[in-house]
Amino acid sequence: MIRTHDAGALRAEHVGQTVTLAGWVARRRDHGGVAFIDLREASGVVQVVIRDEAVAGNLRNEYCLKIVGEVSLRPEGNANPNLPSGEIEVIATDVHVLSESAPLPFPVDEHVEVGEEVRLKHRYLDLRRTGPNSALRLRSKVNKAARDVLAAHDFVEVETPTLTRSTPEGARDFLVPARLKPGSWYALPQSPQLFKQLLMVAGMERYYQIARCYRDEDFRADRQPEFTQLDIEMSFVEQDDVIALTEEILVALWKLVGYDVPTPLPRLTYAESMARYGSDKPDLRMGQELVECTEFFKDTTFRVFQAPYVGAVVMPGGASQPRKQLDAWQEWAKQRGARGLAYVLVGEDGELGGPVAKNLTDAERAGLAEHVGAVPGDCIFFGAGDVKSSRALLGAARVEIGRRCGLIDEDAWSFLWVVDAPLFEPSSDATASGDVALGYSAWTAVHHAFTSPKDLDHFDQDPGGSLAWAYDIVCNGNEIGGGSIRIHREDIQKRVFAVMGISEEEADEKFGFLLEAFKYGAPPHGGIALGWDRICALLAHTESIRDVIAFPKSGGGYDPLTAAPAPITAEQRKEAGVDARPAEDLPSNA
RNA sequence: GGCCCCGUAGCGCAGUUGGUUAGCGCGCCGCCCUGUCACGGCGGAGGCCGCGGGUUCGAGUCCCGUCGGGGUCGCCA
Repeated sequence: MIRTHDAGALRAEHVGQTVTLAGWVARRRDHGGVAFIDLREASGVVQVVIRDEAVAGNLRNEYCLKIVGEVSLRPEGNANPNLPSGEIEVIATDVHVLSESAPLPFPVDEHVEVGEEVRLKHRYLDLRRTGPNSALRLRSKVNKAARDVLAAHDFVEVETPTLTRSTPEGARDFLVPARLKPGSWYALPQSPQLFKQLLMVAGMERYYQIARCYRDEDFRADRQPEFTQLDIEMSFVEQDDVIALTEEILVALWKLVGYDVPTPLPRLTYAESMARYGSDKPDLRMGQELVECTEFFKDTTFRVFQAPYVGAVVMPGGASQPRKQLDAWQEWAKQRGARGLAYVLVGEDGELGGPVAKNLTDAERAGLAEHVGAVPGDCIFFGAGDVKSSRALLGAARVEIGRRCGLIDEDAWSFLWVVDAPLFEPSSDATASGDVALGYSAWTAVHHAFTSPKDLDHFDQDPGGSLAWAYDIVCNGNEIGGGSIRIHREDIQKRVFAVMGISEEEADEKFGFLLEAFKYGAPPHGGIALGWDRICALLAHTESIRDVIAFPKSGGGYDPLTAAPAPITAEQRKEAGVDARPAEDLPSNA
C-alpha cells in the first residue's frame, strides 16, 4: 500500500508516529507561512500542516496527494471538536502530488446544494462526498447482512440469465436483437420469476439472488429501468415460512441502522387495508383511518352521497384552512381523476360549515362529527361513488393530510404484512397492455398467473371473490416486497389459465418450458422478492432510490454519465439484425 | 401519453411594469497573509439568459413551438 495509515483514523494515540497518508485535498487554508490541508479519504479527514509555502501554494481542491509526516498534538486551543481526528494534525515532511485535478464542475463539499443532473453527470465526484458515498457503503452492508441470514439457512445463491424470454410480470420488455438469429429477440428479465421456480423443480429447495430486473416503463421518481430485487424462493413451504424468513432478514437489515424490528410483524388483510386506509400499502405511522359512511347516509337527500360507497377522512385542524386551500384540494382531487373532494368544516362552536353542510338533513348534521370522529376545528373530507376509486381517493387524501399536517413521525418505522390479496381482478381495472395481453377474459391475475389460490376447489366459480396465497411487506407506506405461494399442480394451473382466458397454445408459447417442468414432480414452493433499492433508500433515510444506486439513470432512461442510450453505426445495425424481417411476426396481443 | 413547475457565468440563485452596460454568493485565476478549520484581504477573468420562431421601437422578461430536467396522474409490484 502507498499509505501506512488511514487518515481519518488517526488519534492522539498516534502522536509521535511518522505516517504516510494518501487522499484528496478536501480544503486548503493557506496562511502564507503555514497552510492547512484537509486530507480526505475513505476513513475520514485529517488536517495536514504544510510549512513550505512553495508546496502548499500549488495545491488545489481534489488534488490526489501522498503525504509523509509526523502525527502531532494540535497546539493548545486549536483542537477541532467537530472532527474525529480533531485533536491531532499531521506535520508534513513530504508532499507528493499523485494526481492533479482540473477545476471542478461543482464543489465536492457537504454543505453545497448541487443539482442532481450535474451530480449524476460527474457521479464519481458526487460519490466523493460523504453522504452519497456512505449510501453506497450502507448498501454493501445491507447486501452482506441479507446474505448472512440466508447463508445461515442454507440458501443457495444462483445467477439466472439476463438474456432470456419475456417473463409474465406484465410490464414492457427491453429487447435485445439476436445476431445469430436475425429477426429474433431476447428479452431482459422483468424478474427471475420463472427461473427461480425452475430451480425449485431442480431441487435447489432454497434459492436467492440479488437480481437485476428490467422493465421498460415510463419513469417516476421511484423507478429505474433497471432495478434490484432480493429474490427468494423456497420449496416445501407455506406462507408463514416465507414471512418468517423475510422478517428475519428485515431484522438484520434494520439492525444496521440501530433499529430493532419487532417481530412477528402485524398483518392486515387486503380487504381490511383497503377499507381502513384506502391503500394496499398503508402508512401506519399516522392514524386518520377512513370512516365508512355508506350506512350513515343511507337515507340521505344529498345526491352526491346517494352512492354505493360513502367514506370520510378527517383532517385535524382543517376547518381553519382558507378558501383558497380548500379549492386547492379540489384541484388535487381532480388531478387524481375524481370529480372533486366534498368537505364539511366543523366550526369551533360545533356548527358544520362548507358547501356540503347545507345539503345534509338535521339528523345527519347532528351525528356526523361523532360518527367520523371529528372534533371542532376539523375538516371532514368525503369520497362518494364506487367503492374502489372512492377509497383510493380517500386513501391518497389521508396520506396528503399526514404530510400537510405533519402527522408522520419521520424517525418512526412501521412494518406490516398485507395478506389475502385477491387472486384476480377485473380486466377493466388492468388497463395495461401487459396483463390484458395474457388472455382475453374478464379476469386477470393480481399478482401473476402462477399464484396459488387459497381455495383450490372453488376459485374459478367466483374469480372476483377468491383470495390468493399472496403477501406484501409494507414499510412506512412503501411496498418493499411481495411474494406468493405458487401453483405446483398442472390441473390448478390450467384452471387459472382458463379463468384468465389463456389458451393452451398461448400458455405453451409463453411459458411452455415451465409447464413442462411442472410435469416432473414439482415441489410445492413459494417465495418473495424484496425491492432492494427502496429498502436501501429507506435505511439511508433518503427520498430517492437514485441515491442508493451507483450510477442511476435520469428521466427518460437517460444515463447522464455515459450518455446512453446512444445511436449505433450502420455496421452495428446490420450486424445486430435489428432490421431483419422475421419469417412471421407473432400475433399482436392487443 | 395528460397536467404542473424549472432551464440566466463552472455551481447555487436574483433579475421590478418589457427599457439603455444582466447582477449576488460560492468556485476559478493572480497577489498578499505563520494557527486556520465553510480562514481572511485586495484585484481579475468568466454569459448563445436551453434552442427556434413570433409580438414590439425595444424581449432574460410576453406568446407559440421544441429540447432537457423535476414532480404528479395514467402505466408499472
